[in-house]
Amino acid sequence: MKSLEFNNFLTGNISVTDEMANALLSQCNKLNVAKGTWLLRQGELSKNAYYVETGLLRQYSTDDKGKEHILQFAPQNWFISNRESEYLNKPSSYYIDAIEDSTVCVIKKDLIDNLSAKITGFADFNLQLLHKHIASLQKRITQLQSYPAHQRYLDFIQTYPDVLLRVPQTMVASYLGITPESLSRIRKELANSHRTS
Amino acid sequence: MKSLEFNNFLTGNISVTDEMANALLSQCNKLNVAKGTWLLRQGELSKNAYYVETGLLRQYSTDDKGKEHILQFAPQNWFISNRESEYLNKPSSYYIDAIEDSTVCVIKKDLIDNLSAKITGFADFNLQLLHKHIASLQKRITQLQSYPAHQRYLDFIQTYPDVLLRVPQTMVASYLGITPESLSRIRKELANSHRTS
DNA sequence: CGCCGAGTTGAACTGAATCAAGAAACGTGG
DNA sequence: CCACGTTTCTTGATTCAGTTCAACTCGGCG
Repeated sequence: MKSLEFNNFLTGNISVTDEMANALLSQCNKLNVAKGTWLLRQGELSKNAYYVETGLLRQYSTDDKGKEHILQFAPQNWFISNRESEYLNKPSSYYIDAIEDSTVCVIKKDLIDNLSAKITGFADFNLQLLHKHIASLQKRITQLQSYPAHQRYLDFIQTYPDVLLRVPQTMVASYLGITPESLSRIRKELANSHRTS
Repeated sequence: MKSLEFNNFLTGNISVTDEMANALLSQCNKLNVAKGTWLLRQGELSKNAYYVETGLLRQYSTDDKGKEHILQFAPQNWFISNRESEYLNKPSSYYIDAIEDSTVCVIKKDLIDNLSAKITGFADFNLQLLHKHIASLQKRITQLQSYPAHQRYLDFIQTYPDVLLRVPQTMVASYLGITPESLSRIRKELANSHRTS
């Protein structure tokens, strides 16, 4: 049951038993997060990770000119946290807030340590999450380096079709590293070429 | 001794004892890697991580048009591996090869597991490495999203002054996500503005 | 000496940003 | 249920950063 949900995380195939999933979800506090409220602000120290039960969160930074740049979306069954801040005790470079009204599980660092010590395989599960996380970040870097905006947009549609429908285009543009105007034109262009082909 | 070297990894402050460092470095095989030879190719399954004792390696991918895009440089005292391939058993999307003649420690997955079980704090050390890795990848994404090439270049100089001097400019450009020509112009521009100020 | 790869420079081009103005879509209160 | 303001999306004109392609320079090395 619970394990099924975990399997959705980051497009699948992390091995987790019901025991692990239940242990994690039963021993953390639920929290309701209204749309627009922050779980973490730039400059703060992060003390928790979050598992999204319902809703949609995001992690983003702001540049010199105050422009927002989205690092990650976190829909249902995803984890979101600033591990740099949480594990290396650095002030966070990122904000985490809710795009929709959401409910999350608050996962304290201790809890991970405890479960890792108690439940066989839990430490491994945690490691797999981290590896998967690294893989997805690497993919993102490679795409930003290698491909123009319209290709990154096409990949986004493939990879996160659900997110696409739930967030304003401005945020998709921010995630892709382009302006809303550019995204609008890219969409127009794609629609045209689709019509004529 | 050994711990000092580890402390250099990823600009510092990972806590590791001599016991951990010695255990790791004494129980893995040394390997000499001549300039230009691959430790991992696109499509292969990665079975090891590598710790660079001397020399300089890189991890890169190629795009549609055969252009290379460098994900990471690994000079002395750095780790380099494709964790996605190693831990999630996926064919690697990246190449790893030596930019200079190098010597590396071959770190098998089992070894990490063994040491984690045997040595107190080793699992934690490994986790810290992963968190640090994630932090550096996130920084990279944010920079690619947020800042123009000349700012990314300035940051590169600050962060990796040693690497800058040891690799051809083409590779720096590839790391930054721009063409060699563009980097050449950026450098010229910076030199000029420095002269006139 | 002549070659070769790395770096530079120039000119034309292109993808994306910017600035500004409208057009839709949406939620809220009357 | 309509009227309102607000936010989101689109469109246009212009500018700019970075690419492309081609020619050229320079330093190392056989």
